[in-house]
Amino acid sequence: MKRYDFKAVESKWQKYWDEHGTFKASDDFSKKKFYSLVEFPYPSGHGMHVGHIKAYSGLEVVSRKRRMEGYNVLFPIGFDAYGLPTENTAIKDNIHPRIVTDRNIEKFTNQLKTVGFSFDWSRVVDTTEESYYKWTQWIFLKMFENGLVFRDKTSVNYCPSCKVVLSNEDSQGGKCDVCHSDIIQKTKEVWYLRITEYADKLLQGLEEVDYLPNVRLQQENWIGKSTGAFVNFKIKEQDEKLRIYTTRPDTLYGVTFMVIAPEHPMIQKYRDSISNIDALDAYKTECAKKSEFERTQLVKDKTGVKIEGLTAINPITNKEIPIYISDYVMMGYGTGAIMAVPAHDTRDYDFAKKFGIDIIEVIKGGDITKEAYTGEGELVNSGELNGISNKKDAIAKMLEVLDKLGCGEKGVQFKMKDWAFNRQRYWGEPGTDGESPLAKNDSFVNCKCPKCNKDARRETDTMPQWAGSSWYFLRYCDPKNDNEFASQEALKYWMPVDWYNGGMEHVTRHMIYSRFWHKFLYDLGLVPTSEPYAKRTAQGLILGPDGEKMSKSRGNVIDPNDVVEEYGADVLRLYVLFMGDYEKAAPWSESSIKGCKRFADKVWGLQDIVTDEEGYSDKLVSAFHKTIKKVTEDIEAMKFNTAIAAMMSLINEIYNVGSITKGELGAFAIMLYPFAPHVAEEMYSSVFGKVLSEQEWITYDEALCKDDTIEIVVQVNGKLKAKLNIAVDADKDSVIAQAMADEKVKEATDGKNIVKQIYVPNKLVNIVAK
RNA sequence: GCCGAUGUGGUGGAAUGGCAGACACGCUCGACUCAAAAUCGAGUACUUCACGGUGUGCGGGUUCAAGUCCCGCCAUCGGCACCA
Repeated sequence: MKRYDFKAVESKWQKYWDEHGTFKASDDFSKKKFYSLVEFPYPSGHGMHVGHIKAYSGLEVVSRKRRMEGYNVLFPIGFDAYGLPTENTAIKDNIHPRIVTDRNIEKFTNQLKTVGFSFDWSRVVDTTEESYYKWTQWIFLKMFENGLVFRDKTSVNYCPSCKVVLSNEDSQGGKCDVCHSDIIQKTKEVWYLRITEYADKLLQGLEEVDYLPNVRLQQENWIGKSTGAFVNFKIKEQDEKLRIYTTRPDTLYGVTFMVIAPEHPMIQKYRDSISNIDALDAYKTECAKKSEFERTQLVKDKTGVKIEGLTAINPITNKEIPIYISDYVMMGYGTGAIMAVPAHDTRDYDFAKKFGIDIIEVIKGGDITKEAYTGEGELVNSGELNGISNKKDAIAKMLEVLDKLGCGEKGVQFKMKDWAFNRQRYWGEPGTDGESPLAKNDSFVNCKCPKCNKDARRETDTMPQWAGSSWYFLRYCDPKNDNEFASQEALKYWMPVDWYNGGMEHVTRHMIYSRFWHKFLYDLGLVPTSEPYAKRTAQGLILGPDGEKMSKSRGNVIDPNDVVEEYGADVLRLYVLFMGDYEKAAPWSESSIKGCKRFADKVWGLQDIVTDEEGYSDKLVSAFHKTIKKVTEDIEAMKFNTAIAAMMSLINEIYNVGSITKGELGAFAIMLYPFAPHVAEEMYSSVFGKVLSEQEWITYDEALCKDDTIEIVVQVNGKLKAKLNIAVDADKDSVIAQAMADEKVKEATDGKNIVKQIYVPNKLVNIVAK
């Protein structure tokens, strides 16, 4: 047999698939469908990363299997091509970003094809093409018309290095997502999408989808629903009420002070009647200078200033309560004001200690001279609530009281904020400070209103990169449509996405955003399902050989091109799936990949030992059925590593037997096909003269997965003593008799009382002897 | 601080409560070779000459039987973070 020339074979089949449109999704909407989606890449100039290969290989395997199972499979790919690096290259090389983008897309396309992914290349979507982005704009306008877009002058996350406003999601941890600079707060007028309107729907929708538990949890945390109460405190000196939000209305009797955010409007409103307004202004200025990072670093040390001239009245005790400003209360959450209960809240406790404020215990169970007690317990010092020890009951009772007094009610809050939507970029790169470079282009900026034809000023900011990716899965259903973003017919057939795989890093941004857009379109009756993705999984990172995250600065990046060049696409695909649990991070190993190379060579070598017989041989029939079952099931569970391991075991067994029937070789090729399609196709076509891509998935017979005899374990007191070969499903008495007759067992039980004999059919016997 | 995940040989990793270490890498020895690579064969948790004993982060527990279940720690990673 000639040596396996993977280069020739791989390019031969890639060409064949391409020319025959093997992976094109059919427009025959009567067939059963399967829509598998992977996150489309940002086409950077560096080309693909091995992480992309792993991310796509999972559903690649599933998609190839589904086609063989008779599904009409939509497995599309596209490019999320707006972005800052492209802009930088364009400026550096003095060319239009369009050219850079086209160049990079071409590079990615070639690389993806070289790996042999079974994408439907006839449906490629590019978010920067007018035929695509006009629909992105169209959806934005629909949102505008429906009151989900607004402009507001508020404090925003601003990256002083990129000179751009960022959403909360893009500035997690107080760092810019692009350049990792510290984010500062800046007052600016920006566009917002009212995503908070959908907070509850986004949370409830999680009930009806099948997401990885971790994915679901992160979304829940991000949405951050909390239930509690709004309470209105009268202001003694003014005809005014201070409204606060609390999750613990049951502790209202323990309030000893109030805290409002430094930016709280009440300060401006009554500045003339506040005697220490200068001190308050100075504190506010100081806070504004702090970065998000500094603000959270100083958690231990509480600062603040007492407001002289405004005093709150506790609505149920009528006691006077001092009001402070402090930066541990944020204007952006709740009402920007809190009632402080130092006995039962750690932050309030720290503040009270520092400012010498009373601490009143209202819940028994801790020692409030030492620290705040945040647990549950019996209520004390709380009037009509005294004696209640269940938190739920206490809260319910307090809500009743507040309702009677007309000074408070049940309330719900979300951590999620509205989505700051505009970016001061052209393709991404900022120009002048805080404005897109387009703002300097008068002929672009000055225009006529399309409705009333009066002079108008054109918006020069762009949408964030997240806009294009918020609906791309819909466009794939009908990518060439020029009249609609996609036809209702196509959407009804293909949606929802049956299985979506991607990275964990997109769970709180891309996924939340796209679910929001989709739910909006659903409410307009423009998409058929309330959720876009029926199932979501996530692959683990591929780490560098040193076990660290791959990065250019560490110099531990593996280029998939090099791997394809040296070992071939099949081996690369096998290895990224074999290296470990698909959902967990695993380090790349230069030597481990050789195991996959050897496996591929052994597969090729099967042709040397193939016989003319059809069907299975007696020696291998159960091994084959077992392996087919294992591979079939493991693919569905994304346990690709053990599926490949099972095929490796089988091939070792085949070589031990020394020959393989034609039928067995065919079965092996089918199993292997989703993982290593090139070698499988070549081998199959040379033995059968048929194209493997057109064959059906192989089935197994449960009855044939069993051997006639089976080895069972004999234990005495849980310790292994012997092994027995018995007939499958042998009866208990005969197996135990055989076990007791064993020399080792006799020795171990000699002179002891047999207390119990346990028989687990086809597994083991355990004899308990004392 | 809160939430979540993970912890198994020299390495990556397998194990519906039922033989711990599948599969693979690496290593050792052997075959082939002038030699090397490739390939093939044997071995490879620790300990013991051996019989045996000990082993899944640590300490308890449940069970005939625990890597797996329960309780309490420790460590690492990820997410959120003055969210009232």
